[in-house]
Amino acid sequence: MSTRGMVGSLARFAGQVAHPILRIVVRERALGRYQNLIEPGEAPRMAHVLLSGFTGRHRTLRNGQRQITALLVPGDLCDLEIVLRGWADCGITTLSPCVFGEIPLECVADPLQQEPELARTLLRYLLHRQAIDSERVLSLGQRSALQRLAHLFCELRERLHAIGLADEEGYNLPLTQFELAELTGMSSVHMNRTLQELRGQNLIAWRKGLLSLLDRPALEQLAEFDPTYLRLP
Amino acid sequence: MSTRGMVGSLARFAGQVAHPILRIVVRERALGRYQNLIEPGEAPRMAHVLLSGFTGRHRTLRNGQRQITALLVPGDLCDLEIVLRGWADCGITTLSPCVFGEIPLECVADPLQQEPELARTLLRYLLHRQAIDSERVLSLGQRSALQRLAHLFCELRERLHAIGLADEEGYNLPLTQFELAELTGMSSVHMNRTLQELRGQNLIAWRKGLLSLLDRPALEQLAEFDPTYLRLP
DNA sequence: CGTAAGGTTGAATTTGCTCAATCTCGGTGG
DNA sequence: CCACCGAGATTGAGCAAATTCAACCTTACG
Repeated sequence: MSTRGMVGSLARFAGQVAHPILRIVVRERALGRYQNLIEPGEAPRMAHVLLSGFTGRHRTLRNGQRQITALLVPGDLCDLEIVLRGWADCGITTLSPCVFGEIPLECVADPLQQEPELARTLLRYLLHRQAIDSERVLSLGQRSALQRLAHLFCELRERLHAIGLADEEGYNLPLTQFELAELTGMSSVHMNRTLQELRGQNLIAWRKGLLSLLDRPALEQLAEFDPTYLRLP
Repeated sequence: MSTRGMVGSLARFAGQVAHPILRIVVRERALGRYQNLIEPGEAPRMAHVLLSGFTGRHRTLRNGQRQITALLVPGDLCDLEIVLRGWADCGITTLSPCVFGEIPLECVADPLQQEPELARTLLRYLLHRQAIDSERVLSLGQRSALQRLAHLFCELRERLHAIGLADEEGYNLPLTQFELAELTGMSSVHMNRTLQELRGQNLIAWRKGLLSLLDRPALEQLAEFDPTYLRLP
């Protein structure tokens, strides 16, 4: 496919956010519709800036339900977080014929990662939060209320465990049902019933602010929880 | 409130992600439950690391529905994105009594922002994506299907307009209804009916891949769309 | 004991999903 | 030129998930 027409696309970005990015494009690559730029779990070999077309980042649940977690438009860096993280927490697929600009990994990873310790820590924290956000988009978009709540409990256990505030049994959770509802995008009445369902299945107990995960494997299975996303490079 | 107990909390973070952060804490600050650390729209005066308790970032729609977009646990930087951006796109409120470590703005903003142009561009891009993700969490959590779709159309117009791919009337949108459904967390059948509703209200037209926003003010009003979040510092 | 916050319940309603059939329309081969 | 084909869009009907509203219960605490 000709890349000549793309010079016009490139010119359009002058003065835009992506501008300095375009200087480090070493090659163009055209893909037809529904082609994968990156498969989930893959280690990135190049970074990519979208030059034309529409592309989506997506995650898929066991039942095949797919959530497009981000719609990428020309000028967008498709895989910045993936490159910084070193592995793909999502798939990236063209939704129309697309042209990408390929950028060597070092160009993207180096300027942000060969920094003083504090800056690297801050950057890692940004990536950590992004991973959580993207998981939450998947939850809110595709998981049922029961799964969303189970997933929240699993995620919290991992995060609290990492700082010594949770053990295998559970952790202290001083929130109201109303606040859990605000977290998981449901009404407080439905949160109440969803909690009862988890209790009824003997997956959790929650008394006086102490949440017990009675059967963590089953809970994680229900939530399709995979703690990998929380791990930092 | 005594902060003596917090020394124990601090020690717990040794070896954790947040560790280098703790060295730059200049002061501790205790807040009771349901106190605002930051109000939406505010310019940050300090950065904060949560030392104990649970805190939430949240956004609220006109009808009062609140989405907690992030649950912060000890060790979390509460407002890194806010500090880097220079203004608060969300509120931050304690959900239990909390202790925060205060960090001078410069400690957080400098190491990441006084970088070569490319690094700053990449960082700005991370913030841009974070803003979009957080808006999507609000959408999926609290907006109706009609609002979610309207919001997506508004957001896309802004993003495409910025790169010269949209004008006042509309833009080219080569996606299927199925893919729009995957973006907004609904079934394709419901997407079809939601599109019909928007068409019926004369808010949009969509023929041959060309999406026309017939009444953008009304569409933005319906979606509670405020393009501010897309603007970069 | 009284009160207030938070939790629980039931019933009616709305929203959205699933399934399955049908329609539209641009391309393609004859 | 035209019938056919397939992707995508549309429709209807029945069902499931979740909301709303309103009442009521429980518990901690002054």
